Amino acid sequence: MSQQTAKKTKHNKPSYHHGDLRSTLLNAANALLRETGIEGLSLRKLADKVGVSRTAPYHHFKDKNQLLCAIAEQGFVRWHQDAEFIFNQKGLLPQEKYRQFFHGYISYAADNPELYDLMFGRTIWKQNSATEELRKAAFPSFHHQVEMTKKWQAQGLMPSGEDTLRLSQVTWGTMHGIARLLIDGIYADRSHIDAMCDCAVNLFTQHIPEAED
Amino acid sequence: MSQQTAKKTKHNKPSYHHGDLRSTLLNAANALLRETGIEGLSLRKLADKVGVSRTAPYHHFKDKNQLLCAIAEQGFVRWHQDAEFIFNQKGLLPQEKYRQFFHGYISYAADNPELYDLMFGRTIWKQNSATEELRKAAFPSFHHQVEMTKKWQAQGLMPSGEDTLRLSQVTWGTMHGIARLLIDGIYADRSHIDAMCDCAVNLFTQHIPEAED
DNA sequence: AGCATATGTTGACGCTGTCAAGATAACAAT
DNA sequence: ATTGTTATCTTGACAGCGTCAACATATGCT
Repeated sequence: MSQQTAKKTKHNKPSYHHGDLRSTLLNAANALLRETGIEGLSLRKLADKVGVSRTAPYHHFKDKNQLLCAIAEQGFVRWHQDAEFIFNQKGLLPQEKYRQFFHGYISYAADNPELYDLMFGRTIWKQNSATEELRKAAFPSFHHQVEMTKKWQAQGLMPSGEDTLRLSQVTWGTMHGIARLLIDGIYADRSHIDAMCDCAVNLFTQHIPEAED
Repeated sequence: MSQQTAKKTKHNKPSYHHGDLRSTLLNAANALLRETGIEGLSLRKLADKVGVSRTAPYHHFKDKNQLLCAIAEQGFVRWHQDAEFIFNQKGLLPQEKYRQFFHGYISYAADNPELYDLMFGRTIWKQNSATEELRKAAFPSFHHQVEMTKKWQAQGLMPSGEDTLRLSQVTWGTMHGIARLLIDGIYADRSHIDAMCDCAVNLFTQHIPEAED
Protein backbone atom coordinates (compact mmCIF):
# COMPACT_ATOMS: atom_id res chain seq x y z
CA MET A 1 0.00 0.00 0.00
CA SER A 2 2.55 2.56 1.10
CA GLN A 3 4.00 4.55 -1.75
CA GLN A 4 7.59 5.66 -1.62
CA THR A 5 7.91 9.26 -2.60
CA ALA A 6 11.08 9.95 -0.64
CA LYS A 7 14.07 11.25 -2.49
CA LYS A 8 16.61 8.71 -3.68
CA THR A 9 20.33 8.65 -3.24
CA LYS A 10 22.62 8.36 -6.26
CA HIS A 11 22.44 4.60 -5.83
CA ASN A 12 18.64 4.79 -6.02
CA LYS A 13 18.10 3.76 -2.45
CA PRO A 14 15.49 5.72 -0.56
CA SER A 15 17.25 8.03 1.84
CA TYR A 16 16.41 8.09 5.51
CA HIS A 17 15.32 11.70 5.30
CA HIS A 18 12.52 12.59 3.00
CA GLY A 19 13.73 16.03 2.09
CA ASP A 20 10.43 17.74 1.40
CA LEU A 21 7.98 16.05 3.71
CA ARG A 22 5.99 19.08 4.81
CA SER A 23 4.80 20.10 1.38
CA THR A 24 4.44 16.48 0.31
CA LEU A 25 2.16 15.94 3.30
CA LEU A 26 0.13 19.01 2.46
CA ASN A 27 -0.37 17.88 -1.11
CA ALA A 28 -1.30 14.36 -0.13
CA ALA A 29 -3.58 15.68 2.59
CA ASN A 30 -5.39 17.85 0.07
CA ALA A 31 -5.92 14.86 -2.16
CA LEU A 32 -7.01 12.65 0.71
CA LEU A 33 -9.34 15.35 1.94
CA ARG A 34 -10.96 15.61 -1.44
CA GLU A 35 -11.37 11.85 -1.70
CA THR A 36 -12.46 10.87 1.75
CA GLY A 37 -13.52 14.06 3.51
CA ILE A 38 -12.44 15.33 6.88
CA GLU A 39 -13.76 12.28 8.67
CA GLY A 40 -11.71 9.96 6.49
CA LEU A 41 -8.52 11.97 6.76
CA SER A 42 -6.33 10.28 9.34
CA LEU A 43 -2.72 11.04 10.02
CA ARG A 44 -1.88 7.36 9.79
CA LYS A 45 -3.40 6.92 6.35
CA LEU A 46 -1.72 10.12 5.26
CA ALA A 47 1.68 8.99 6.49
CA ASP A 48 1.21 5.64 4.82
CA LYS A 49 0.23 7.30 1.57
CA VAL A 50 3.45 9.28 1.37
CA GLY A 51 5.49 6.28 2.50
CA VAL A 52 6.58 7.46 5.89
CA SER A 53 6.06 6.22 9.43
CA ARG A 54 2.97 7.28 11.36
CA THR A 55 4.67 9.78 13.62
CA ALA A 56 6.88 11.43 11.04
CA PRO A 57 4.30 14.18 10.35
CA TYR A 58 4.63 15.31 13.96
CA HIS A 59 8.00 16.84 13.13
CA HIS A 60 6.28 19.19 10.70
CA PHE A 61 2.92 19.76 12.37
CA LYS A 62 2.44 19.93 16.11
CA ASP A 63 -0.74 17.90 15.87
CA LYS A 64 -3.56 17.06 13.51
CA ASN A 65 -5.19 20.41 14.09
CA GLN A 66 -2.15 22.27 12.82
CA LEU A 67 -2.17 20.22 9.66
CA LEU A 68 -5.84 20.97 9.10
CA CYS A 69 -5.21 24.66 9.69
CA ALA A 70 -2.41 24.64 7.13
CA ILE A 71 -4.71 23.05 4.54
CA ALA A 72 -7.46 25.56 5.27
CA GLU A 73 -4.93 28.36 4.97
CA GLN A 74 -4.11 27.27 1.44
CA GLY A 75 -7.82 27.21 0.73
CA PHE A 76 -8.18 30.85 1.73
CA VAL A 77 -5.23 31.86 -0.41
CA ARG A 78 -6.69 30.16 -3.44
CA TRP A 79 -10.12 31.66 -2.86
CA HIS A 80 -8.53 35.08 -2.59
CA GLN A 81 -7.01 34.61 -6.01
CA ASP A 82 -10.36 33.62 -7.48
CA ALA A 83 -12.10 36.58 -5.88
CA GLU A 84 -9.46 39.05 -6.95
CA PHE A 85 -9.75 37.87 -10.52
CA ILE A 86 -13.44 38.61 -10.42
CA PHE A 87 -13.06 42.00 -8.81
CA ASN A 88 -10.28 43.07 -11.16
CA GLN A 89 -12.36 42.60 -14.28
CA LYS A 90 -12.87 45.81 -16.23
CA GLY A 91 -15.93 47.02 -18.04
CA LEU A 92 -18.52 45.23 -15.93
CA LEU A 93 -21.66 46.75 -14.50
CA PRO A 94 -21.64 46.65 -10.69
CA GLN A 95 -24.59 44.30 -10.50
CA GLU A 96 -22.95 41.94 -12.96
CA LYS A 97 -19.76 41.97 -10.96
CA TYR A 98 -21.65 41.23 -7.77
CA ARG A 99 -23.49 38.45 -9.53
CA GLN A 100 -20.23 36.89 -10.61
CA PHE A 101 -18.83 37.23 -7.11
CA PHE A 102 -21.84 35.46 -5.64
CA HIS A 103 -21.71 32.65 -8.18
CA GLY A 104 -17.94 32.41 -7.80
CA TYR A 105 -18.24 31.95 -4.06
CA ILE A 106 -20.76 29.15 -4.36
CA SER A 107 -18.81 27.53 -7.16
CA TYR A 108 -15.65 27.50 -5.09
CA ALA A 109 -17.51 25.79 -2.29
CA ALA A 110 -19.19 23.32 -4.65
CA ASP A 111 -15.91 22.48 -6.39
CA ASN A 112 -14.03 22.02 -3.12
CA PRO A 113 -16.68 20.84 -0.69
CA GLU A 114 -14.40 19.19 1.84
CA LEU A 115 -11.96 22.06 1.73
CA TYR A 116 -14.75 24.56 2.24
CA ASP A 117 -15.98 22.52 5.18
CA LEU A 118 -12.52 22.75 6.67
CA MET A 119 -12.17 26.48 6.00
CA PHE A 120 -15.49 27.44 7.55
CA GLY A 121 -16.42 24.42 9.62
CA ARG A 122 -16.61 23.92 13.33
CA THR A 123 -13.71 21.48 13.32
CA ILE A 124 -11.37 24.42 13.35
CA TRP A 125 -13.34 27.41 14.56
CA LYS A 126 -15.61 26.01 17.22
CA GLN A 127 -13.00 25.34 19.88
CA ASN A 128 -10.80 28.27 18.94
CA SER A 129 -8.14 26.01 17.55
CA ALA A 130 -7.28 28.14 14.53
CA THR A 131 -3.60 28.95 14.24
CA GLU A 132 -2.44 32.53 13.96
CA GLU A 133 -1.38 31.97 10.35
CA LEU A 134 -4.83 30.72 9.46
CA ARG A 135 -6.49 33.71 11.09
CA LYS A 136 -4.24 36.03 9.15
CA ALA A 137 -5.23 34.29 5.92
CA ALA A 138 -8.94 34.13 6.70
CA PHE A 139 -9.70 37.54 8.13
CA PRO A 140 -9.03 39.61 4.99
CA SER A 141 -11.67 37.56 3.25
CA PHE A 142 -14.46 39.02 5.37
CA HIS A 143 -12.83 42.41 5.66
CA HIS A 144 -12.77 42.69 1.89
CA GLN A 145 -16.45 41.84 1.73
CA VAL A 146 -17.23 44.65 4.16
CA GLU A 147 -15.23 47.10 2.08
CA MET A 148 -16.99 46.04 -1.09
CA THR A 149 -20.37 46.28 0.61
CA LYS A 150 -19.61 49.83 1.61
CA LYS A 151 -18.75 50.61 -1.99
CA TRP A 152 -21.85 48.89 -3.32
CA GLN A 153 -24.00 50.90 -0.97
CA ALA A 154 -22.36 54.13 -2.12
CA GLN A 155 -22.97 53.14 -5.73
CA GLY A 156 -26.62 52.58 -5.01
CA LEU A 157 -26.40 48.88 -5.81
CA MET A 158 -27.26 47.90 -2.27
CA PRO A 159 -29.62 49.67 0.15
CA SER A 160 -27.75 52.49 1.83
CA GLY A 161 -30.14 52.55 4.76
CA GLU A 162 -28.75 49.38 6.29
CA ASP A 163 -25.72 49.28 8.52
CA THR A 164 -22.76 48.20 6.40
CA LEU A 165 -21.46 45.59 8.82
CA ARG A 166 -24.88 43.99 9.29
CA LEU A 167 -25.49 43.99 5.58
CA SER A 168 -22.15 42.32 4.96
CA GLN A 169 -22.93 39.70 7.55
CA VAL A 170 -26.31 38.95 6.06
CA THR A 171 -25.10 38.73 2.46
CA TRP A 172 -22.13 36.62 3.44
CA GLY A 173 -24.39 34.55 5.67
CA THR A 174 -26.62 33.88 2.69
CA MET A 175 -23.72 32.73 0.55
CA HIS A 176 -22.42 30.61 3.39
CA GLY A 177 -25.84 29.11 4.04
CA ILE A 178 -26.43 28.17 0.43
CA ALA A 179 -22.92 26.76 0.19
CA ARG A 180 -23.43 24.67 3.30
CA LEU A 181 -26.83 23.36 2.32
CA LEU A 182 -25.20 22.27 -0.90
CA ILE A 183 -22.03 20.66 0.35
CA ASP A 184 -23.64 19.07 3.37
CA GLY A 185 -25.95 17.16 1.08
CA ILE A 186 -29.18 18.82 2.16
CA TYR A 187 -29.77 20.17 -1.31
CA ALA A 188 -28.79 17.18 -3.36
CA ASP A 189 -29.47 18.96 -6.61
CA ARG A 190 -26.72 21.23 -7.83
CA SER A 191 -28.65 22.11 -10.95
CA HIS A 192 -30.77 24.63 -9.04
CA ILE A 193 -27.87 26.56 -7.67
CA ASP A 194 -27.50 29.08 -10.42
CA ALA A 195 -31.15 30.00 -10.14
CA MET A 196 -30.82 30.29 -6.35
CA CYS A 197 -27.83 32.57 -6.68
CA ASP A 198 -29.64 34.79 -9.17
CA CYS A 199 -32.63 34.95 -6.87
CA ALA A 200 -30.46 36.03 -3.95
CA VAL A 201 -28.68 38.64 -6.03
CA ASN A 202 -32.03 40.02 -7.12
CA LEU A 203 -33.11 40.36 -3.51
CA PHE A 204 -29.94 42.09 -2.39
CA THR A 205 -29.42 44.52 -5.26
CA GLN A 206 -31.41 47.17 -6.98
CA HIS A 207 -30.95 48.24 -10.57
CA ILE A 208 -28.85 51.34 -11.02
CA PRO A 209 -28.25 53.37 -14.15
CA GLU A 210 -25.39 51.94 -16.13
CA ALA A 211 -22.04 52.82 -14.65
CA GLU A 212 -18.97 50.70 -15.04
CA ASP A 213 -17.20 49.68 -11.94
CA MET B 1 -18.29 7.27 37.65
CA SER B 2 -21.06 5.13 36.32
CA GLN B 3 -24.48 6.08 37.59
CA GLN B 4 -27.07 3.46 38.17
CA THR B 5 -30.41 4.55 36.79
CA ALA B 6 -31.74 1.06 36.23
CA LYS B 7 -34.96 0.07 37.86
CA LYS B 8 -34.73 -1.66 41.19
CA THR B 9 -36.37 -4.82 42.35
CA LYS B 10 -38.48 -4.84 45.50
CA HIS B 11 -35.33 -5.71 47.40
CA ASN B 12 -33.68 -2.60 45.99
CA LYS B 13 -31.16 -4.50 43.96
CA PRO B 14 -30.61 -3.23 40.45
CA SER B 15 -32.29 -5.57 38.04
CA TYR B 16 -30.45 -7.16 35.20
CA HIS B 17 -32.77 -5.54 32.70
CA HIS B 18 -33.00 -1.81 32.68
CA GLY B 19 -36.62 -1.52 31.70
CA ASP B 20 -36.58 1.80 29.90
CA LEU B 21 -33.15 1.97 28.39
CA ARG B 22 -34.04 3.45 25.03
CA SER B 23 -35.57 6.65 26.30
CA THR B 24 -33.04 6.86 29.11
CA LEU B 25 -30.31 6.71 26.51
CA LEU B 26 -31.96 9.40 24.42
CA ASN B 27 -32.26 11.74 27.38
CA ALA B 28 -28.70 11.17 28.50
CA ALA B 29 -27.49 11.55 24.93
CA ASN B 30 -29.24 14.90 24.65
CA ALA B 31 -27.56 16.08 27.82
CA LEU B 32 -24.18 14.76 26.76
CA LEU B 33 -24.60 16.33 23.35
CA ARG B 34 -25.31 19.70 24.90
CA GLU B 35 -22.33 19.44 27.23
CA THR B 36 -19.65 18.00 25.01
CA GLY B 37 -20.85 18.39 21.44
CA ILE B 38 -21.06 15.77 18.76
CA GLU B 39 -17.35 15.11 18.86
CA GLY B 40 -17.47 14.39 22.57
CA LEU B 41 -20.51 12.15 22.40
CA SER B 42 -19.30 8.56 22.49
CA LEU B 43 -21.43 5.51 22.97
CA ARG B 44 -19.14 4.27 25.70
CA LYS B 45 -19.37 7.45 27.74
CA LEU B 46 -23.10 7.42 27.21
CA ALA B 47 -23.46 3.83 28.35
CA ASP B 48 -21.31 4.54 31.38
CA LYS B 49 -23.38 7.59 32.23
CA VAL B 50 -26.59 5.61 32.41
CA GLY B 51 -24.84 2.76 34.22
CA VAL B 52 -24.97 0.10 31.57
CA SER B 53 -22.35 -1.86 29.67
CA ARG B 54 -20.85 -0.49 26.50
CA THR B 55 -22.74 -2.69 24.09
CA ALA B 56 -26.15 -2.46 25.72
CA PRO B 57 -27.21 0.48 23.53
CA TYR B 58 -26.81 -1.73 20.47
CA HIS B 59 -29.99 -3.54 21.40
CA HIS B 60 -31.92 -0.30 20.98
CA PHE B 61 -30.00 1.42 18.18
CA LYS B 62 -28.41 -0.43 15.31
CA ASP B 63 -25.35 1.76 15.49
CA LYS B 64 -24.23 5.21 16.56
CA ASN B 65 -25.75 6.76 13.47
CA GLN B 66 -29.21 5.54 14.38
CA LEU B 67 -28.88 7.05 17.82
CA LEU B 68 -27.83 10.38 16.32
CA CYS B 69 -30.76 10.26 13.90
CA ALA B 70 -33.16 9.65 16.78
CA ILE B 71 -31.80 12.67 18.65
CA ALA B 72 -32.07 14.84 15.56
CA GLU B 73 -35.61 13.62 15.05
CA GLN B 74 -36.59 14.91 18.48
CA GLY B 75 -34.93 18.19 17.57
CA PHE B 76 -37.17 18.58 14.54
CA VAL B 77 -40.28 17.78 16.53
CA ARG B 78 -39.42 20.41 19.11
CA TRP B 79 -38.61 23.02 16.47
CA HIS B 80 -41.95 22.31 14.84
CA GLN B 81 -43.69 23.09 18.10
CA ASP B 82 -41.84 26.38 18.43
CA ALA B 83 -42.60 27.33 14.84
CA GLU B 84 -46.25 26.44 15.12
CA PHE B 85 -46.60 28.56 18.20
CA ILE B 86 -45.27 31.52 16.25
CA PHE B 87 -47.47 30.92 13.23
CA ASN B 88 -50.60 30.41 15.30
CA GLN B 89 -50.40 33.79 16.94
CA LYS B 90 -53.37 35.98 16.16
CA GLY B 91 -53.47 39.69 15.52
CA LEU B 92 -49.97 40.08 14.14
CA LEU B 93 -49.02 41.94 11.00
CA PRO B 94 -47.47 39.61 8.41
CA GLN B 95 -44.11 41.32 8.54
CA GLU B 96 -44.07 41.06 12.33
CA LYS B 97 -44.90 37.39 12.14
CA TYR B 98 -42.13 36.79 9.65
CA ARG B 99 -39.75 38.73 11.83
CA GLN B 100 -40.60 36.53 14.79
CA PHE B 101 -40.20 33.42 12.69
CA PHE B 102 -36.76 34.51 11.57
CA HIS B 103 -35.65 35.39 15.08
CA GLY B 104 -37.19 32.20 16.43
CA TYR B 105 -35.24 30.08 13.99
CA ILE B 106 -31.93 31.67 14.90
CA SER B 107 -32.76 31.51 18.59
CA TYR B 108 -33.52 27.83 18.40
CA ALA B 109 -30.16 27.24 16.77
CA ALA B 110 -28.36 29.46 19.23
CA ASP B 111 -30.03 27.84 22.24
CA ASN B 112 -29.35 24.31 20.98
CA PRO B 113 -26.16 24.66 18.99
CA GLU B 114 -25.05 21.06 19.11
CA LEU B 115 -28.52 19.79 18.38
CA TYR B 116 -28.84 22.14 15.42
CA ASP B 117 -25.49 20.91 14.17
CA LEU B 118 -26.81 17.40 14.33
CA MET B 119 -30.13 18.24 12.66
CA PHE B 120 -28.60 20.06 9.72
CA GLY B 121 -25.00 18.95 9.73
CA ARG B 122 -23.07 16.74 7.41
CA THR B 123 -22.63 14.05 10.01
CA ILE B 124 -26.06 12.77 9.13
CA TRP B 125 -26.89 14.13 5.71
CA LYS B 126 -23.63 14.02 3.84
CA GLN B 127 -23.38 10.28 3.40
CA ASN B 128 -27.09 9.71 3.15
CA SER B 129 -27.24 8.05 6.50
CA ALA B 130 -30.50 9.64 7.65
CA THR B 131 -33.07 7.11 8.76
CA GLU B 132 -36.52 7.08 7.23
CA GLU B 133 -38.05 8.33 10.48
CA LEU B 134 -35.71 11.30 10.53
CA ARG B 135 -36.54 12.18 6.95
CA LYS B 136 -40.21 12.07 7.76
CA ALA B 137 -39.67 14.44 10.66
CA ALA B 138 -37.38 16.80 8.79
CA PHE B 139 -39.06 17.21 5.44
CA PRO B 140 -42.23 19.00 6.63
CA SER B 141 -40.00 21.70 8.06
CA PHE B 142 -38.91 22.83 4.64
CA HIS B 143 -42.21 22.08 3.01
CA HIS B 144 -43.93 24.36 5.48
CA GLN B 145 -41.51 27.14 4.68
CA VAL B 146 -42.33 26.83 0.98
CA GLU B 147 -46.06 27.03 1.72
CA MET B 148 -45.58 30.09 3.87
CA THR B 149 -43.40 31.73 1.25
CA LYS B 150 -46.15 31.24 -1.30
CA LYS B 151 -48.58 32.91 1.07
CA TRP B 152 -46.22 35.76 1.83
CA GLN B 153 -45.77 36.40 -1.85
CA ALA B 154 -49.54 36.47 -2.36
CA GLN B 155 -49.88 38.92 0.52
CA GLY B 156 -47.32 41.20 -1.07
CA LEU B 157 -44.89 40.77 1.80
CA MET B 158 -42.32 39.13 -0.40
CA PRO B 159 -41.57 39.84 -4.05
CA SER B 160 -44.02 37.93 -6.21
CA GLY B 161 -41.72 38.04 -9.22
CA GLU B 162 -39.40 35.41 -7.82
CA ASP B 163 -39.97 31.68 -8.13
CA THR B 164 -41.44 30.47 -4.86
CA LEU B 165 -39.13 27.50 -4.47
CA ARG B 166 -36.01 29.55 -5.17
CA LEU B 167 -37.16 32.25 -2.81
CA SER B 168 -37.75 29.70 -0.07
CA GLN B 169 -34.34 28.24 -0.60
CA VAL B 170 -32.65 31.61 -0.42
CA THR B 171 -34.48 32.80 2.68
CA TRP B 172 -33.94 29.50 4.43
CA GLY B 173 -30.35 29.50 3.24
CA THR B 174 -29.89 32.88 4.87
CA MET B 175 -31.30 31.70 8.18
CA HIS B 176 -29.19 28.56 7.99
CA GLY B 177 -26.07 30.53 7.11
CA ILE B 178 -26.47 32.97 9.96
CA ALA B 179 -27.21 30.11 12.35
CA ARG B 180 -24.14 28.22 11.25
CA LEU B 181 -21.80 31.19 11.39
CA LEU B 182 -23.05 31.68 14.90
CA ILE B 183 -22.91 28.17 16.27
CA ASP B 184 -19.68 27.25 14.49
CA GLY B 185 -17.92 30.06 16.31
CA ILE B 186 -17.20 32.21 13.28
CA TYR B 187 -19.31 35.03 14.67
CA ALA B 188 -18.27 34.87 18.27
CA ASP B 189 -20.57 37.70 19.21
CA ARG B 190 -24.16 36.76 19.78
CA SER B 191 -25.11 40.30 20.67
CA HIS B 192 -25.23 41.24 17.00
CA ILE B 193 -27.59 38.59 15.80
CA ASP B 194 -30.79 40.46 16.53
CA ALA B 195 -29.59 43.32 14.38
CA MET B 196 -28.52 40.85 11.68
CA CYS B 197 -31.91 39.18 11.68
CA ASP B 198 -33.69 42.51 11.39
CA CYS B 199 -31.43 43.48 8.54
CA ALA B 200 -32.21 40.26 6.69
CA VAL B 201 -35.93 40.65 7.26
CA ASN B 202 -35.75 44.18 5.88
CA LEU B 203 -34.05 42.90 2.74
CA PHE B 204 -36.55 40.11 2.15
CA THR B 205 -39.80 41.90 2.89
CA GLN B 206 -41.53 45.01 1.72
CA HIS B 207 -43.99 47.05 3.74
CA ILE B 208 -47.60 46.29 3.03
CA PRO B 209 -50.69 48.11 4.22
CA GLU B 210 -51.78 46.82 7.58
CA ALA B 211 -53.62 43.55 7.32
CA GLU B 212 -53.70 41.00 10.05
CA ASP B 213 -52.55 37.54 9.24
C1' DA C 1 36.19 15.18 13.91
C1' DG C 2 32.82 16.09 16.94
C1' DC C 3 28.58 17.68 18.52
C1' DA C 4 23.90 19.81 18.23
C1' DT C 5 19.85 19.68 15.72
C1' DA C 6 16.50 18.17 12.48
C1' DT C 7 14.14 14.45 10.98
C1' DG C 8 12.92 9.76 10.80
C1' DT C 9 11.65 5.12 13.34
C1' DT C 10 9.15 1.58 16.53
C1' DG C 11 6.57 0.74 20.83
C1' DA C 12 2.97 1.79 23.74
C1' DC C 13 -1.33 3.90 25.75
C1' DG C 14 -6.05 5.07 25.99
C1' DC C 15 -9.80 6.17 23.38
C1' DT C 16 -13.26 4.89 19.84
C1' DG C 17 -17.20 1.86 17.26
C1' DT C 18 -18.68 -2.62 16.81
C1' DC C 19 -18.85 -7.75 16.37
C1' DA C 20 -19.17 -12.52 18.66
C1' DA C 21 -20.44 -15.37 22.28
C1' DG C 22 -22.42 -16.16 26.55
C1' DA C 23 -25.61 -14.82 30.72
C1' DT C 24 -30.04 -13.49 32.45
C1' DA C 25 -34.72 -12.18 32.58
C1' DA C 26 -39.32 -11.78 30.54
C1' DC C 27 -42.92 -13.88 28.17
C1' DA C 28 -45.86 -17.14 25.59
C1' DA C 29 -47.43 -21.79 25.08
C1' DT C 30 -48.10 -26.08 26.88
C1' DA D 1 -45.68 -25.07 36.77
C1' DT D 2 -42.41 -26.23 33.09
C1' DT D 3 -40.50 -25.40 28.80
C1' DG D 4 -38.82 -22.97 24.91
C1' DT D 5 -38.35 -18.46 22.53
C1' DT D 6 -37.04 -14.06 22.51
C1' DA D 7 -35.44 -9.60 24.28
C1' DT D 8 -32.01 -7.64 26.78
C1' DC D 9 -27.58 -7.11 28.99
C1' DT D 10 -22.76 -8.82 29.83
C1' DT D 11 -17.62 -9.54 28.92
C1' DG D 12 -13.98 -10.34 25.46
C1' DA D 13 -11.88 -9.05 21.41
C1' DC D 14 -10.35 -6.40 17.27
C1' DA D 15 -8.93 -2.71 14.30
C1' DG D 16 -8.45 2.15 13.79
C1' DC D 17 -7.45 6.53 15.74
C1' DG D 18 -4.17 10.60 17.84
C1' DT D 19 -0.21 11.12 20.29
C1' DC D 20 3.66 10.59 23.70
C1' DA D 21 8.33 8.48 24.83
C1' DA D 22 12.46 6.54 23.46
C1' DC D 23 15.63 5.58 20.07
C1' DA D 24 18.04 5.90 15.16
C1' DT D 25 20.04 8.44 11.52
C1' DA D 26 21.26 12.14 8.67
C1' DT D 27 22.52 17.10 8.21
C1' DG D 28 25.09 21.02 9.25
C1' DC D 29 27.94 24.08 12.18
C1' DT D 30 32.37 24.75 14.79
